[in-house]
Amino acid sequence: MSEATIRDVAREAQLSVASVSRALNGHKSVRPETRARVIAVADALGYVPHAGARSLSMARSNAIGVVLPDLHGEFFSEIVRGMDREAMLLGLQLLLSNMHANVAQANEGLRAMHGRVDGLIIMSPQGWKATVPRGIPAVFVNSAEADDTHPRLRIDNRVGAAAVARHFAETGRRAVVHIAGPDHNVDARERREAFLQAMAEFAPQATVTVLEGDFSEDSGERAAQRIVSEGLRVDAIFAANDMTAAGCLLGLRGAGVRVPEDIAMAGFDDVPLARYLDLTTVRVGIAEIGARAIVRLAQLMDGTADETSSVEWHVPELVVRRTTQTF
Amino acid sequence: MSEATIRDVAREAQLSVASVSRALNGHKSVRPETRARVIAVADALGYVPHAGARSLSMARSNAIGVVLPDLHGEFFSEIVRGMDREAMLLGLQLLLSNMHANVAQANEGLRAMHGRVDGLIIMSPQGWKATVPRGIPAVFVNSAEADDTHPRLRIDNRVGAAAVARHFAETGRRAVVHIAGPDHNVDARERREAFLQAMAEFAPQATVTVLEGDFSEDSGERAAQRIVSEGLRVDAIFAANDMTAAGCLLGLRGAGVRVPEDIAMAGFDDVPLARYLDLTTVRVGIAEIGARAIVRLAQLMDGTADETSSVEWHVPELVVRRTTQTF
DNA sequence: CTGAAAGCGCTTACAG
DNA sequence: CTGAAAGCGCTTACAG
Repeated sequence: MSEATIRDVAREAQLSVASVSRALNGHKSVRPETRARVIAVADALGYVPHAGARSLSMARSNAIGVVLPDLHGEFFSEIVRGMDREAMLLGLQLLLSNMHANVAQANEGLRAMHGRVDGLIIMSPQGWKATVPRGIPAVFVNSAEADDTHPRLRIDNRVGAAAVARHFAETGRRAVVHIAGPDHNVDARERREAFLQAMAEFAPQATVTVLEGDFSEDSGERAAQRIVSEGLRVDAIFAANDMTAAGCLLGLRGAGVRVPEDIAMAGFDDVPLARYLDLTTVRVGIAEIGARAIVRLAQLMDGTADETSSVEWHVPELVVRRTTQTF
Repeated sequence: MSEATIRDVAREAQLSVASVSRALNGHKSVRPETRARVIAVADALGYVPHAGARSLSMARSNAIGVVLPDLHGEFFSEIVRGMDREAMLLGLQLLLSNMHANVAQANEGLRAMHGRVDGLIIMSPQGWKATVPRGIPAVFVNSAEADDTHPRLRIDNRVGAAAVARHFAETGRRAVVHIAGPDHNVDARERREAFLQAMAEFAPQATVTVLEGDFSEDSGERAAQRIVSEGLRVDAIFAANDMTAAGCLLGLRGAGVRVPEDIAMAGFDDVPLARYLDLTTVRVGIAEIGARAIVRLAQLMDGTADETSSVEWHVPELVVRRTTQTF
């Protein structure tokens, strides 16, 4: 016994499929008793409308596609949470396609979305030029490329990184290390550049060493090992994101280095974990950005968008916690 | 200029839509040069097949629907990560519908999935009886109800909770508090029951007090406040999950209580955060369970499932870390 | 208020 | 190797 279709309901209720459709969709033109009969039959048959067929004929799916890169744990859940909450409010479903390690995979995901979503949210900090099917509303999050045809949401990494630099300068840190993120990532590049520039401005006498990293916890641990084994003189570390900072913290403490007594540590993002680590960081409203992306997209979809190709900047702010405390 | 359809490609390539379809789908019956022409035209027009129409006519969407309750951060990202990885391997897309606070919302989500997914993964630890559209393969994760028609994946909470009890008993803890999870949640109930039972068995002379909680960080903090303000004599706390343990840890430390020197603390789940907190906990392979759910569902969908209504138990194991250390 | 018919964008036997 | 036609499960003008 497979799934009942609208035809089965129509036959059973002695009506045309057109009437069944209207009854089920609450059209005013249906006589109440007819509607009641239809609903009764539908329930009896366990009829559930075929959402796919429905959206094909209505040219509207009430779903939106989200294409994400391979995101680290907490950032991922936070942004999805923000989108989710907003999407639910708007009666929209989320079709997720994440873990894309390269542009081919991402485009693959994009193609699979075509015809099953009304709009797209694309996050591609890696600098991919994602191929958006023409005619589909789309919003980009944190993408590098200038794109005049789609709205974008961006984190103002420069402001955040500069705030860390200023904080280090003001607390007298002079031997500073930056653990960078992956070079192909815009956020990582901007954080590094702005940090170096701001350090030069706020603390010209300080030295800044850049160690490579890739946003992962592991790369933070590796950086810690290097610092310890090479006996680098360091009194402050700015990691490109919180996960890297967390890994580095673990590594340093494992080696007996005290934070913040010996070395200060700051991260970026303010993922939930940061609070537990009492980690000084730059707060990015991750969930909020997700929510905003949905709102912007919804406006685009129903044509109420004010402007279509603007960049919306999200300005983060420094959160000072124990890991950069001075005594 | 809206989206090109297969008809546009056919016209441009001077072929029937049937041939275009075959060419694009790699049927062997198409002459190479014809195929080449079709592909060239498709590219030129920026043609992207309409996945919705495709799945309607093929009765196959290559997507699977995931219905989740309102999950706390890390658990959510971990389980989705596990599903995601496996789904990508199998060429399946994930359609997510989460944040369901009640059964009506969940059923709503379920209906919206019908006809756009080939199968369903449903997580309903709240004891809802979710209405699965008939004829759709489905796998339940962590659901309470006995269901003879669908496979289920379950965490063996009893084993985990008993392991904590034994550990407390062996380390001489005698004044024990359990911060419970929400009562309507199976996992929470099983953990509480098994813990109480095991404590009675392993440490008959110990006292066990149950404080209420709801799996949230906040409820952990509240429990800590009660313990401190009421001056409860406590030497060990078992929280129903890691987030609660984390909140409690924060609360206790804020009040100057030392963990583990004054009070030992254990959680459940082993979310990534636990490692950073050096929290003793019960490791549930969250991502692995997600992956297994996909695998089971895929077997169901292609008919290679060995058994269709069995329960697969995932046995967690105790991870002893610093928060239950003795001196 | 209700029904017959066309159409949404594809795929796939069935002929040729 | 290719095309005309039917069909996937709905919705919606268009008549009546």
